[in-house]
Amino acid sequence: MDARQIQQVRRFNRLITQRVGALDHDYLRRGRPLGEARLIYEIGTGGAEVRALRARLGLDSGYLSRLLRSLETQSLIRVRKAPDDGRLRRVELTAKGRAELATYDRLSDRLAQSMLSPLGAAGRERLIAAMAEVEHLIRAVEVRVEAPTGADARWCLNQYFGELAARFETGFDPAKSNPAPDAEMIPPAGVFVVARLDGAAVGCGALRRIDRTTGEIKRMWTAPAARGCGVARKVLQTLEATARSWRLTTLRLETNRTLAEAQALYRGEGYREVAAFNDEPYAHHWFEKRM
Amino acid sequence: MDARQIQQVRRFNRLITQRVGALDHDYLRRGRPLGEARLIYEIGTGGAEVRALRARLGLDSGYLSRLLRSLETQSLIRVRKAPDDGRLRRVELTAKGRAELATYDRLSDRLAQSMLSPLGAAGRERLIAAMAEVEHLIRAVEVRVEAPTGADARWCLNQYFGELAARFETGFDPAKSNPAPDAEMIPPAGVFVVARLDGAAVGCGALRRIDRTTGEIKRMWTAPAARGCGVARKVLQTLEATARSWRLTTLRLETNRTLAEAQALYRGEGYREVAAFNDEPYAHHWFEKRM
DNA sequence: TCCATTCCCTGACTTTAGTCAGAGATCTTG
DNA sequence: CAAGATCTCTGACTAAAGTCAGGGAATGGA
Repeated sequence: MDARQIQQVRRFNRLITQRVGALDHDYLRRGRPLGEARLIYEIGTGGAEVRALRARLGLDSGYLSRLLRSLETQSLIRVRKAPDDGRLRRVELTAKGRAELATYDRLSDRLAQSMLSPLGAAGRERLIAAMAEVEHLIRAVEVRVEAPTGADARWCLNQYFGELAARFETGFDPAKSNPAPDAEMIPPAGVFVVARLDGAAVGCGALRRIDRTTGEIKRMWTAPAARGCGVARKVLQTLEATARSWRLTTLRLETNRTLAEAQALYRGEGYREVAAFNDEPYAHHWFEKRM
Repeated sequence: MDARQIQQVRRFNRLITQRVGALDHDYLRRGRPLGEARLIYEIGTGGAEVRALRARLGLDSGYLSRLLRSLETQSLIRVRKAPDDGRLRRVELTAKGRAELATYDRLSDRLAQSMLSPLGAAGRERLIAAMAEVEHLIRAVEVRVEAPTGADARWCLNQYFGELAARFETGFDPAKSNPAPDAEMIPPAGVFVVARLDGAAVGCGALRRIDRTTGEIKRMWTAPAARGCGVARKVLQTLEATARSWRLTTLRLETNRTLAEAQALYRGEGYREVAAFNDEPYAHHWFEKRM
């Protein structure tokens, strides 16, 4: 990561907060406190539950309650008990509230148009292509420890095995491979992590303890649609952080020769190829990293 | 400008304000009110005058004064009379203030790093290339009416004539071309506009009244470094807005065959080629647009 | 020299934003 | 059904952000 790259990213960040951040502050508020405006936006046409709003906007319960009361007296929203749970409250926009939301929509459109309009047809295509690229590359990947038995974890593992079967020259039969039962991916024997993009699972990975100082990386997988934006690297970094906290000094992993991207990732992150340390039948390359 | 493009731009804007806007709010503040933090950032190592700060940050005079007083009691800044004008005050960071600024710098770096670090070498290059592209295409071009006799206007016009001389197959001698004296580019006879990027002049254009309903576009020029990001289009749109406010219904212009980009711009903005309406010796194409 | 203007400051506000400690309903679990 | 947990609301705060109306010093032009 050289200084030129960092400078470019910083210049970009500065420009964008000025150009686009203006939206939040001037466009979106429209004479209304920003908090209320954001709230209307977050409630949306479909309505929402108060607790969900609190979580999404990260607001204090009392504060949110007061904001809702204010919108209610402006008759922009209607608050009712949730049908299934009497403690929860459901918020919905009134017709007036929906009109307000539509205005925000138009203003967002106008900002977008003001960015496109000075450009010619070719420039516009270049702009949206570049934006899509930036978007793809900086999407916030969240990596969290989860149980390997969870629904999303299972889904990732199934995808993973499916992909191995498709890509290995010999196909892939889990029964013939060295086993890694769930118990070995649950603390304290190991961990399993799931990577998410906007809430949807897009990758996974596991760390398994071998002995007091050695761990093994397993089950590294990224959904095809999310490749190239750092999901696997982030999963690996998360597993390594866990390994460090466990005071492991050596990490090992093995991989098949058809998984070229994986090998590039491992080498890039400081893994060096070593002699085979196990008899995994589907492995062609064995790697190790000293922490 | 189709809906898909607008959607992409809006998605991008939303994502970016979340990812990057976090900077302003969490990174930059560091236990200090955001207003003070921004102020330190804006003063910078070079110092600044109070009036300039007020203009740049758009703050109320009383509010800014109080912020400055607060930073002064924290001994982060020093305020003195400006040497040349006793009414103005000059603000400078103390050593402690500069240390604080350096911290913000490091935090900005860290944010940039956090965007780059999950990517591999190739991904990083792609990200900064895409960011540079977006940056180039959405830079805020400001177009303002200025006197054609101003220093920047003169500079633009010289560049313009220089470029004509270099590009026309026959060279260019202003004396042989139809004249457009300064007086005809000053209201009410006409207007002259200068386009600026970050304050620096990067283009110009003029509108001249022919009769009660007809105007003529002249002196359209964009600095080579700023081409492709909509400077000329914005200049043209500004001149057209003026023409409309003057109730002109027809706009004319002529151009040389070597200026292909210009012709593409005119056609794209709704100008149609017409028969020669004057005897400009350097012109090959004559255009007209009904408003 | 006088007078309008510019610039910065002070005092006296208001509005937003956000926090914290309960209270009162409602649900879940043993 | 009792006990504990969850959810929303109210009251009582504080801090930050921003506005408005002058006032005094310095300047520039008539």
